[in-house]
Amino acid sequence: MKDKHILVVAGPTAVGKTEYAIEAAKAFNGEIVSCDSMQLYRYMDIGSAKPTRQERAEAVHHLIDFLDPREDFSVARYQVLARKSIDDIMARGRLPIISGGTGLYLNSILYDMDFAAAGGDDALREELTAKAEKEGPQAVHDILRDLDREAADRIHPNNLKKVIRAIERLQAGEGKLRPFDRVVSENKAYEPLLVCLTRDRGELYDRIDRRVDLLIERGLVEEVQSLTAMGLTADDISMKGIGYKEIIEYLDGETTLEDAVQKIKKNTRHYAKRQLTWFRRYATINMFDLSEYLSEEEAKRGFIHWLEKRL
RNA sequence: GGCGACAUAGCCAAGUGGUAAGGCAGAGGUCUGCAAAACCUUUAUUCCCCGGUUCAAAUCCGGGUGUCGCCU
Repeated sequence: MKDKHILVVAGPTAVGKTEYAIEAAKAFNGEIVSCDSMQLYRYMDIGSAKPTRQERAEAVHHLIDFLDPREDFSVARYQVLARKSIDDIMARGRLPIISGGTGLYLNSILYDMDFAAAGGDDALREELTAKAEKEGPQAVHDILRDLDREAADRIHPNNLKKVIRAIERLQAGEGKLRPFDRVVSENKAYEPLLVCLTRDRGELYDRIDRRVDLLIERGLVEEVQSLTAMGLTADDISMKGIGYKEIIEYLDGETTLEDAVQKIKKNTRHYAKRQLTWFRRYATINMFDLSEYLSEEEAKRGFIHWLEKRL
């Protein structure tokens, strides 16, 4: 094993990342660094499909279950924490295994993304959001156009969040904004082996449906109830997670439980699709199709064997 | 059996003589501080079938088939 090697086990939600990452950790003396924007919150065990206590006993997990859901979080903080975890693991001579489905977080590990420059400006965000509501998103986009013509061409006017963030950065004095591939370079501190677990689309969607039913059985509604009892609302970032926002709607009496469940399934399918799109972009990614195996046991053996040849 | 209504994409659906809206689902994509977020693109050579009228029919007429409703 080379000293800068890290293994990345990416893939869409419900594909089985947790299990396969654990297998890899056991086979290659590894520790898992979660790359998931929801599993880092405490008290959100069911909806985020966090590894169970047993699973966590099988391999060391980092960046899971440590953050209060009332706290705000972003990639900027994730980057610092993740790199620290990875460096620690490497220093101990073990293999860091990044496992998760949050593409942007993964980028913050793989690329030299610099989040130091312009932080968030709540006042500006509110002001521009209000302006968009009154005058339409185009009005805000026009502001961006005056500041940086090329950036404005790249960002769709309807994508208000991105338009505002661009303005935020420009007003903080960042100069012209460059497209991602022209500013960011690979993080040379690591030599990543990128794997994206996939399955046949229909099979993946079936797994999603079954998992959502299972989350409900395990008590997702009660979990959300206890979170709202803690004071969490739909406005908290942590409650924007799939499964949480829909159950909050149900608890508020806006939908039936059945509709909420259908919506969770649908949103999860959409999410899985977006994740696949994201991971396909990596030039060096290896798609590993679990559907090609006749059983999960065989797939696991195949996966480990495949890794053995490359690690 | 009689009367009536309806039949448009996988689903919901607009269009009532001028060359097939829209939504959902599906598919593809974007992404440098909320990312399980936010956003974009795309999907009917044809309107149940057959015939007729017309320069022109998803639209009008006749027949057939199917579905639903009411009546007996």
